[in-house]
Amino acid sequence: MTDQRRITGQPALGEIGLANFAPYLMNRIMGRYNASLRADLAGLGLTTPKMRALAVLSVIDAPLIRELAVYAVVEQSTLSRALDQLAGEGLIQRETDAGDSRAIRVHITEAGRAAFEAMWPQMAASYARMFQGIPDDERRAFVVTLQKMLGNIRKHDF
Amino acid sequence: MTDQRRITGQPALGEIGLANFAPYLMNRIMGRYNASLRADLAGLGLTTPKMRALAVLSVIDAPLIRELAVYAVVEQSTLSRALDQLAGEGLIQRETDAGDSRAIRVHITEAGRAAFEAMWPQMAASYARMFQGIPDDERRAFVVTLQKMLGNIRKHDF
DNA sequence: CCGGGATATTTGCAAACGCATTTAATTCTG
DNA sequence: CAGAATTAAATGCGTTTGCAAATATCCCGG
Repeated sequence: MTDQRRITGQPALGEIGLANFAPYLMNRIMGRYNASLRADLAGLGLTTPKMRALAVLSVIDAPLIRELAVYAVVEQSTLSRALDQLAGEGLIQRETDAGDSRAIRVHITEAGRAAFEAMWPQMAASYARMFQGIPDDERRAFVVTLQKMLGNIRKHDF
Repeated sequence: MTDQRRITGQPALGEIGLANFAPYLMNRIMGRYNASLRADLAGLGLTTPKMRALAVLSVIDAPLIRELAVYAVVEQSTLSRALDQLAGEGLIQRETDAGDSRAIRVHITEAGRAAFEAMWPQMAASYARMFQGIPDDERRAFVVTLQKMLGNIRKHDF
């Protein structure tokens, strides 16, 4: 047992090895996925927060901004500014919640849906490339594990 | 088949569902992992790029800066500045490569190793929490899939 | 039904980031 | 072997980010 194990009770990173450390691999993979998506979408005037907001809104109807921030994995203040831009471009609409006038619900517009559909092929292509050569049953098992992991770490119910 | 499938040849995001879309789940999981790690390490004066550089350097000896940028998943210009800080704090040393005087090799110092060991328990705890309740064979299968995915998307040989 | 605490969103501000360019050194090509 | 093209790293600069504070509204206990 190394000095470090004796101290932390956990194997050291050197013992696991970077190539076997799941959070490292996930950061490597998503780092490249996100960077390449960003480069592809920059030409369309879409930043990562704007793209993520549109993607979530294409699937979830009229969430509150704080919910959208969780789903889209964007800091709430950053999202607030991204929504300013999207609203200015006519891709979303903000509307005060009926039951709580502090809260705002975000709706995607037809133009927003069209913008998302214009970017989806890029996302789908990156997704396909990522899973190239990985059989369906392995993909399914992978997603099941991811769902468990999300359940382990999330702070919210959604 | 929806309009969108007819156009892109790929199932629409709505058909897959966010909760089954692997890149989405991975971003959700790593978003929270990284945010919580950053909050934990802010008190130690460590930003994400500095932390990642130290973590990689604890395992890989004397890489070139551009290699370190790939391993650490940090933009080269951002890494350059993070290394300025780490060198100022005595946690790393930069040394011109013997065979190529454009290139610089980065060495971790004893103080840098100690700094990494101080942060490792936080990383290990987040890792443990993430995989809580997931059996060993499932973890291993998950890592195998991640390794295939990294092979699919990486641009470099390492 | 009033006041204190909680919650939803926005905004001010300084730090961090990423792209593009620069500087310096190496390698390739004719 | 000279000059062009490439590569490594650092830096200038405008943009983005995230924290913390501000603003507005709601909810709960007395």
